[in-house]
Amino acid sequence: MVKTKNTDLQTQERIFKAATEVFEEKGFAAARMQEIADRAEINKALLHYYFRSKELLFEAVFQVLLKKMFEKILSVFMMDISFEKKIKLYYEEHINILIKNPNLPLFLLNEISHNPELVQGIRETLRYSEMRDVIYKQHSRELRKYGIKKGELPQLMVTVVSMAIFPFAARNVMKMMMEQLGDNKSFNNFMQARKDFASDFVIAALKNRKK
Amino acid sequence: MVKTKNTDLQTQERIFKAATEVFEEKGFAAARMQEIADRAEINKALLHYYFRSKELLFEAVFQVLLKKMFEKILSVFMMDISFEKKIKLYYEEHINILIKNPNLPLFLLNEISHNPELVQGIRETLRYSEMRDVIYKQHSRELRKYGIKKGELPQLMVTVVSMAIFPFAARNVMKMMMEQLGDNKSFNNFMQARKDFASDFVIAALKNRKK
DNA sequence: GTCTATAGAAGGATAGAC
DNA sequence: GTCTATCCTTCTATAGAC
Repeated sequence: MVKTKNTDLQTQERIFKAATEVFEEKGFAAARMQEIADRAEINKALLHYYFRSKELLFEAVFQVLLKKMFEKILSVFMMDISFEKKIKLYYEEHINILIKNPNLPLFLLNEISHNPELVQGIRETLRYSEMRDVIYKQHSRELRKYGIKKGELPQLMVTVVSMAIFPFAARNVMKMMMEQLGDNKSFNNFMQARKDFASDFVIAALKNRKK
Repeated sequence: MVKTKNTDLQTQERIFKAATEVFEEKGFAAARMQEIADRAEINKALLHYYFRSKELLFEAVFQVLLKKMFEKILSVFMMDISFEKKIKLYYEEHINILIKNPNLPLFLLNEISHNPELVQGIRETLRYSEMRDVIYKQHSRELRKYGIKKGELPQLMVTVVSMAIFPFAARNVMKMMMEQLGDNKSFNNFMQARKDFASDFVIAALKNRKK
């Protein structure tokens, strides 16, 4: 029985992990192959041995990070539970993920904006129009009650997700504006509190809209 | 009387304008001096003649863009009008600015995150703690009525500004998710509609909060 | 002030030994 | 599979003519 050398996977995994960190922190353009090699504790040549080029290494990393961002959102919004429960569950789950991956939002927003080619992989991962239809079908009664017309659903969706995502994208700006958020622990506390603040805020707004 | 050569200012201005465009679109790391020179219709050497280095050119551009982003926000939030009016006015004014400068949010979020040195200029431009105090003093009655405790003010502020800023930072992601937003005109319509949606949403949420 | 030409550094990629 | 050495391109920056 042929046994895969332990070192094979270990090395490739170490490279991938290092690359993920560096790309996430610096973005594609500012990331350096040398830094990735240093963090993986191997030399530059090995990066090319395993991934051929910076572009290819990046694309591998990007796909994984894209999934990490969207898979959970999608699965929550597709669930068959009340809209109110869905909102609560979304903030709980997504904020937890983002606390573990605080650079994810800014990284993805940027790379997608600057590199339209990456679009292909996205369309497969997130079928928004499908999600939108499911949501509108599942919750047509509730949304009508809240006075949300079909055309306004994008406005609502963007609002909901921005309340979770934006603080992470802006966290360095926030940190320098509010002394209280200086360290990571304070910021994480802020985001923990935000789970309830955001759900309550959204639910309150919906229950009190002008129709 | 010594007359400043017309060409002096014209060239410097053309460089500055070109640099603004390129830095805003690509970010510092991916921006190329050659591209700036091409857009300004001069050659690379002149860039260095006027601004010495890429870093210095960038910093000049950055300071202007930072002001463009925050000056209006600050002036609106410092005004002596009711909280409700302030919210409406903020969305009206800031969304107008951002429609004219759609790349501003992502550019600033990024560069500030990646380059902590830029912080200095920011602290002068936006004195958040001052603004927060003014807001809490001016609106203590209203905020109490809405059940917003002093500690929750950051949660509210981040929510308010994110509703205007986030869609611009995420607009390429949104464009590829929703076919309706494909072109700029549709996106701008979305943001025009968002002025009312956002103010109504925030006001409704505040008036209906659990205390 | 503006240009051409080129220096000099950095970074991605590959050859070849082990 | 992994390393050292090196190539080659790209990019910032400067020298020097006009």
